[in-house]
Amino acid sequence: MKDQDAKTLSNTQRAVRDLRQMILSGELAAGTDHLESELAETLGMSRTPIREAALMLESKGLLEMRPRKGVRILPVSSDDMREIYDILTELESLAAQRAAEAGYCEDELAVLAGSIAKMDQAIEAEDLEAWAEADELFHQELVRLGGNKRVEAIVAMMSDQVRRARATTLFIRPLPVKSNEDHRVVFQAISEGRPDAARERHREHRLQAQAMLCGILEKHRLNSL
Amino acid sequence: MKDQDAKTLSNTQRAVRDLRQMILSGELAAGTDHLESELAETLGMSRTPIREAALMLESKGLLEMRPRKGVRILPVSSDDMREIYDILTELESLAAQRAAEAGYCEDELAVLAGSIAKMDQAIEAEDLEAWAEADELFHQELVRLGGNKRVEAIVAMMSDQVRRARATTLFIRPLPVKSNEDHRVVFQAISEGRPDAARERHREHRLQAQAMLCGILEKHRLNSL
DNA sequence: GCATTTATTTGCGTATACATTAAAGAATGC
DNA sequence: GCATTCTTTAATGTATACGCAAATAAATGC
Repeated sequence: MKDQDAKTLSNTQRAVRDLRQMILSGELAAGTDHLESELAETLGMSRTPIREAALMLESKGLLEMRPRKGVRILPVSSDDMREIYDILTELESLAAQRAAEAGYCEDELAVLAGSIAKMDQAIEAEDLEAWAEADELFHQELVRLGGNKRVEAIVAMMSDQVRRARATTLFIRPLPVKSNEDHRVVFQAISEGRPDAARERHREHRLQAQAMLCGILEKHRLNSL
Repeated sequence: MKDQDAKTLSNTQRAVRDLRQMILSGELAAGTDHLESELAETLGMSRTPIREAALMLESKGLLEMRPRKGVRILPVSSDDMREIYDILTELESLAAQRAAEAGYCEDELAVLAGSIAKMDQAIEAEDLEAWAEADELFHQELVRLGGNKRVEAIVAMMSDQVRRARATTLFIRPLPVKSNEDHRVVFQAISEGRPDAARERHREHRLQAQAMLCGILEKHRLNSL
């Protein structure tokens, strides 16, 4: 672990990983500013790798570098959420379609099936954190099965941008029972090789998630997560 | 011009701009490797801004930084082209739909209309370069009208990745007469506020472009543009 | 007192230096 | 002659230094 950390990874890569983690966990709160030198000290390295990491995270939409004002952790508004979910809807639906077209066999779909099982258990136990984790796995695996690396990268990027918001909304939203039902139907369509069904059902699934989430954000006036 | 260059832009920004241009123009050919120090000398600056620029271009998919091997200009294969066009198809269709929903008035659609006119003229004159330029403007403006900044950024990124390939295929492919017809239909649908029609027609338009381009690439064994 | 100008500070952009380490080349043993 | 080890080279990753410009504080004029 520490080996991997110190040996194979460059400081720049560690900085990317650690800063990302700190942003997703909220340790670096949305909307806050941080000097390059502060971050450098925090992570125990010089400004150079910090700058390089910040540049990368900037192009991933997690922060913004503003001369003299420091690195700003970007907040996510409900408008941002709409933009992001629009993209997730389109690209994940495509992935679902492609996955269905690919004609995967049962054990190639094992991870996807597993994630659904985990979500069911989590709902049973009313463990929202576990559900969220399994949900994330489902979407990630779905996109992987879609077989388009660029889609995978874009979806991962968009997911990062909303992860903070999910932590907040998770406990406000209704129990995601309907969501699980959707996942099952999408899975069925994929395993039976029905591309149109997979695509359409997943699309509806995402549109509903978007409406629900944006609804909550606006209702609670949560405008910079 | 030179003012903008020297005064307001940082060396890093200039490096991003210039390297991008050199890649798109083919001055830095696909598949070639370049040392950071060479690039630094070429652009008349130190390695620091070059590295920062390279990092940014790496996350835009134009190059890859490989330790000890230098900066590699990424080639685009026909598989890459498929991935990219799949994404362009989904996101631009969404943009077309949203543009139609937005109910833009005539002069908000002037640029779009203008680009179509330019394409018609270009076809008339059989000026493929001019056509390509106008085509690019059409797609860019369409996405802008879609009103999703993230979609705009992603589409721009994907467009950059295929631009090199277009220069090659432009003179192999048939005269894009059908393409112009498509643009007109999409425009009509947008200006008349028919989202579904705009979306579907644009989708078909892109699917055909994809089939045509990938077909050409495979037929001519052009596999690293 | 308030506005305007002048110091001062401070953070960034960038050049530069250097240690590290992978790759290439030379030398050795068989 | 071929494989293997040792040298050497060279490119990167990172620390550091420094000039410059922007933001802040101080000082001056009114």
